[in-house]
Amino acid sequence: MKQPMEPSFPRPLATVDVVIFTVLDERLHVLLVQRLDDADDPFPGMWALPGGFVDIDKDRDLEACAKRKLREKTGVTSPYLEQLGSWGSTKRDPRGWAATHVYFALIPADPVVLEKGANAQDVRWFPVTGKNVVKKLAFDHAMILDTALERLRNKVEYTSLPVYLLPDEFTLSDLQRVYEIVLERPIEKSAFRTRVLSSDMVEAVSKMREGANRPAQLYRLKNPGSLVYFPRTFKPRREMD
Amino acid sequence: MKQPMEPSFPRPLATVDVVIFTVLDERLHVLLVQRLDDADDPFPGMWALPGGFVDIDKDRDLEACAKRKLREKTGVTSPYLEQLGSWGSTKRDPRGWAATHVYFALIPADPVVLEKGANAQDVRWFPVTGKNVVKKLAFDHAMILDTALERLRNKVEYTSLPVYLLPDEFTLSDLQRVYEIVLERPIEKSAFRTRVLSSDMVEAVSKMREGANRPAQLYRLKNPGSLVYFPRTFKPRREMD
DNA sequence: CTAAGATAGTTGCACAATAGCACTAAGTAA
DNA sequence: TTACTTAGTGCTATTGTGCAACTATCTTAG
Repeated sequence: MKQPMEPSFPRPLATVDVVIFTVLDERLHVLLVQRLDDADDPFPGMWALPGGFVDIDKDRDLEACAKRKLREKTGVTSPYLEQLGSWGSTKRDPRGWAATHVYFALIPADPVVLEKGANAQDVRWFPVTGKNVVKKLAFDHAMILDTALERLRNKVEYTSLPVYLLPDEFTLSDLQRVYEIVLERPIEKSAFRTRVLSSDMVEAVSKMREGANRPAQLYRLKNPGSLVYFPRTFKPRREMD
Repeated sequence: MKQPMEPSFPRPLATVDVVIFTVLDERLHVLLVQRLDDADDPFPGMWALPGGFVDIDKDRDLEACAKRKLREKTGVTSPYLEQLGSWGSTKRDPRGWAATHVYFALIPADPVVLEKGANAQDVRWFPVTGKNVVKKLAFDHAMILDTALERLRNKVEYTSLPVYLLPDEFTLSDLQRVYEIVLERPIEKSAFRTRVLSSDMVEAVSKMREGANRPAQLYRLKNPGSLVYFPRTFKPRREMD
């Protein structure tokens, strides 16, 4: 009943996919690529999460593989990157037993220029509202995207995650707006400011943001790359499930 | 610079490992197996997390594979099972590029009889205190176990996770004790009871637990298998990192 | 020069939830 | 009946929040 420990045992396919989020035009967007029409790959012409096979020559480890795929599509080299999970089964890929390691990334919209690369027909940002994005995605990517959205929205309730959707320097109003965009509900200004400032996650920059109205204080992250956990969610009476 | 989409692309090894926790003698324990001495497998004689190659004939999906491995060692068929993450790199297995999908399971200590199976020399519960368990584990399992412990302790702060370390029926004192064992610190009784009861996660059973002292009310889970998220951690001023 | 409009940021109060600690309740055993 | 042990409750100070009004600082129109 036991399996042999030989490495020659038949191996599943191994891929890495990345769910890349950004905020564009006051809305959350996710990056999708359109698969080639004429290839004899599965799901031709359909939209999918960016990703592909692990390259055992090029990729030191899974995270490096995810970073490479992100860089190839967006040029971004230092995103917020976190593992979302892995999905493997005999049915999710018509070519056979396949397992994908999924990461999710947050990047600021600013400097991004999309590149479709050789394997894709098109690359595009898709707005995300409520639950659905595109009805049908290749493989089980629609389900994976749902899971990523759930994780994002859930984690935003009690962490500093959304800073990674903004450029290095930002105002507290900017930050609050991103929280509201992701959570799709307004947040109390006073409570928000108290929480963010008392969490010690940001420090003031000497500059102020110019504009048509009163200039706002600019802040930046104290520990770039790290996550701050708030002691509670924004709306205590709301279920966190 | 792009990878070919052919499924014949060289594939990494794919394994599944399970971090199995239980409470024994008022202490948290983890299940480890000792690898065969005489095999020409890597890390002979060393202790490791239970796991092994994905069997593309036997295992419908990754979770089924994890459940199978848990069942083979402990006989337990309905544990709390959650994905911990995946680790893959060119260095973690001397046989080549290997990726492991790791799950973590919580089971009640009661009915468990360990079975070492054909691939192991020994199976045993190891107490977990502070950080380290056994100095050296096979592969990168020591690091994986650390991550599992961190996740467990972190999640216990604000969820109902520890119920899955208890039998179906338990008292609130039992439950509090498990929290204290995992977190390695005392918890305020009154606050604890209020939180658990107001979260609506348990329902009273008509029986009472007999004993030398005042009998305690027995409770059971309202929605077995589910997790309840509390609105905040047990100690608000403590960092959750 | 002044007033209007907009965004930034603060203050005060009522309310809800919890930590901390002391207290009561219900059993056993001498 | 008293001592002991574990189960369970009550009270209060503190803390964070929702809410809403208030002040501050800029630009632009007239």
